[in-house]
Amino acid sequence: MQYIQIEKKDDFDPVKIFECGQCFRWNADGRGGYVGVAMGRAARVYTESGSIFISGGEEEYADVWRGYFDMDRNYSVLRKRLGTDDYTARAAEFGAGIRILKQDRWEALCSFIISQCNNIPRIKKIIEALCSAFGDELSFEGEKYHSFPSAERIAALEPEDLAVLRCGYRAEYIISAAREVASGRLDLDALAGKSCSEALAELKKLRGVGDKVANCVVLFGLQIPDAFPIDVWMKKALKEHYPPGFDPSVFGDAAGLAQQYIFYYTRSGQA
DNA sequence: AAACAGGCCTAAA
DNA sequence: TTTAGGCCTGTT
Repeated sequence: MQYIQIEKKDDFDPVKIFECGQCFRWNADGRGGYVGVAMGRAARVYTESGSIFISGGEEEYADVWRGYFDMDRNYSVLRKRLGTDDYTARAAEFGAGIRILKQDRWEALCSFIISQCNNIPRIKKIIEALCSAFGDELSFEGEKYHSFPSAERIAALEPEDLAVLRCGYRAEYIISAAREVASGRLDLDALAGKSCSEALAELKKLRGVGDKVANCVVLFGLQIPDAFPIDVWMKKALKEHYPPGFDPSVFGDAAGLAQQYIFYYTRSGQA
C-alpha cells in the first residue's frame, strides 16, 4: 500500500485526534498508528520522526484526507489564542495535537444519536454492528472493513431491523433521522451554511436529538466552529473551573476547539 | 444486586 | 422553565 508523507506540520497527534471523543471508527493498530474508516474509505495514519503518513496517494489525500483532517487550518495558532484563562490555557497545552475532523454529516448525526447515555466501548460496538450489517464491504491491507451506511440505506429499514445492533430505544431515533435526511426534509449540507443557533434549532426537531447531541453534530459534522457541546464531563469542568454562568462565546469561533481541549483534559484525569 | 453510562422525552409543578 | 422518572442494554 502506498502512503503519502506530509512533512512537519502544526498540531497533529493521531492519539489525541482519535481519542479525544469526536469520532468512533478509528482504532489503534498496535504498532503506533491508527486504522479506521471514514468518508467511505479505510485508511491508516501514523506519525514518524515529525512526518505524518497517511495511506493512499496524492490524489486520495487531495480528495479526502486533506479535508477530513482539516489540514488547511493552523491549529497551533488557534490554540495559542485560547490562553484567556488559566484552566483553558492548561487544557489547550495538554491537548496540543488535537484537530477537529471534518466528518461525514450523516455519520456524525447518527453516531451521536447512538452515543446518548452510553459509554464509548458500547457506542463503538453499536456503530461497528451498524456498519457490518448495512455498510459496504471494503478491503484494505488484507483486512475487511465496512463503510458507514448511507441515510438512504437506513431509511429503508424498520426499527426491528436494527435489533441486531442492541441499541435499544435509539433504533427508532436512527430510523426517523435517516428518513428525514434521505427524504431531503432535513438538508444537512444546507445546514452547514447556517449559523450555530439556526443549525441547532433544526437538528433539535429530530426525535432523540437534544442540546448535547445537536451541538456535537454541528461541531463535528457541520464544522460550525462556535458549537460547544456540554456533556457530564464538561458540566463538571465548568462547575469546578469556571465562574457560574460562564458564557463560552468568549472563545468566539474557537469555542468548539476550546471545548475539545477542556473535555480531553478533564477526562484524562490529569486536570 | 442496584446503579450507572458522553441524553432525551414526557408529564407535572 | 425547571425537575423527576423512565427508557434499551451492558457492565460493574
